[in-house]
Amino acid sequence: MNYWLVKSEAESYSILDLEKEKLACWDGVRNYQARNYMQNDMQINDLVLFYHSNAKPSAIVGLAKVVSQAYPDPTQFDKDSKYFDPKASQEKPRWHMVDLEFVAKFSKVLSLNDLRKEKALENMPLLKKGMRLSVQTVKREEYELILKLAGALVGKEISPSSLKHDYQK
DNA sequence: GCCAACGTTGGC
DNA sequence: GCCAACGTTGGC
Repeated sequence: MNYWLVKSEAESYSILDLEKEKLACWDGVRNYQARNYMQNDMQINDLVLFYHSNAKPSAIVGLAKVVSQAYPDPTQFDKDSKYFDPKASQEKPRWHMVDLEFVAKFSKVLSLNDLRKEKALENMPLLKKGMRLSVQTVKREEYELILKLAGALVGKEISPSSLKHDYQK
């Protein structure tokens, strides 16, 4: 069981969008390390902190869950997508993604300022200067402290089994 | 909107 | 394989 943090610009895809849609294909990741995390290390049921970047304030705002293995991101084959990658092919896909399911919103969002106050979180990649990786690892202790700081979880009851997808190929 | 930091590309 | 140039990210 691993813990993760994913970034999303609140304007393009927020925790509210995820709450509404229940499930998101985490497509468009075009960074090798982020891809490798998804492809090699993410497991079904891993928990994922959801972070809004370029937000006011930028903050960890909720929780999601990994509900699929990594599989090829179809946007890399789509000429009309902004994520199109001419060097990718169906036989040799370059980019993979996972599906994330909404778990909960935090009753208290945790801004970068809030997070920086916590000595125990100072080694989180998120707080390192110049860290732009959009999929990051989170230590268990960090995750637990963050949940504690976040207070109650809102919407936690939502996890219908009807959303389970089967992506075996 | 600025700009520092970073990742990727491509010429050599 | 180096590294300059470029594009992008994301806090401020």
